[in-house]
Amino acid sequence: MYVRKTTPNLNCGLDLLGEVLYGKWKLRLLWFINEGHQRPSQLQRKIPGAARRVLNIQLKELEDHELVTRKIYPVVPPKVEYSLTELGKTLIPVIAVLGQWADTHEDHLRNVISKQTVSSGVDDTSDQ
Amino acid sequence: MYVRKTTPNLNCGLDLLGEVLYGKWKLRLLWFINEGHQRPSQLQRKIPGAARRVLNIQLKELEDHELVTRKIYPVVPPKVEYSLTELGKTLIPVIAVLGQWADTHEDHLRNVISKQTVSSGVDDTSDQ
DNA sequence: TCAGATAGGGATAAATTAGTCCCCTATTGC
DNA sequence: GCAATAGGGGACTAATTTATCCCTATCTGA
Repeated sequence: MYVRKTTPNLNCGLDLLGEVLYGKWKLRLLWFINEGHQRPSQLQRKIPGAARRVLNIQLKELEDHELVTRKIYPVVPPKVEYSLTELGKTLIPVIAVLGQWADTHEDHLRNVISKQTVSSGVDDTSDQ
Repeated sequence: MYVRKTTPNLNCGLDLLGEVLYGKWKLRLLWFINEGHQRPSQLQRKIPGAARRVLNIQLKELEDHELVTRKIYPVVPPKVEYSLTELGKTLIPVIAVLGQWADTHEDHLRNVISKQTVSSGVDDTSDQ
């Protein structure tokens, strides 16, 4: 298990936010859990780009931060279900705002992102 | 200059959002620029925890993604001012929402974050 | 009996991000 | 001439995050 070598800044709200939400798949995990995809295998199918291992780790962090709870059913094959905590639920509208912003500006965003990806930096005709 | 080795996912809005906002200091940079701290040295003073170099890099990315513009005044000593673009301005209310969420739940967040830091994981009395 | 589904984790590697160090430009001030 | 100021950036290292590989366990179905 990885142990931090530096102490995090915890000065402002954005620092705290970063501590709990900074993670490639965390927002999606919260979102999908809220949508009812509560089992690990379901989440994995919803987020095929992520490695199984990584989702487990991020779910664990969400759990440690009390944004989700993990319920284990003592059956075979094993069954686990994640649910949002009260705190986790308060994040849903926040994530919705983020998603809406991105959706609203989707074209623009795709545009500027693709520029960056290609960028052999040849014809820089971006005067205005 | 670093070049990516993997192609980013750009499926949903949250992917796009991540591409432009995923960066330790970016939200703060946008926020402070909006507050009127537009010169690099001012921003550096507002964010003492960040290395100068890193802020420059993240500012450059924000510029590439058209969230800020950089205006250079041809004077000596040099003067540079960042401003939010129209797109950048649309992010301010979004960042405000994030900040409000974190502020509202500040106590809870500090609590769970500090646990994680210490975490000898001894007394787990969190039944409900 | 063996594959598959379900859930999880250790070891390790790869990728990415953040940070440190030092150097450059040009001018003003001492 | 040298330091300070203002803004940058190359080279490199450290820290962190994400991904890969492989192994555990149990029951169901072919």
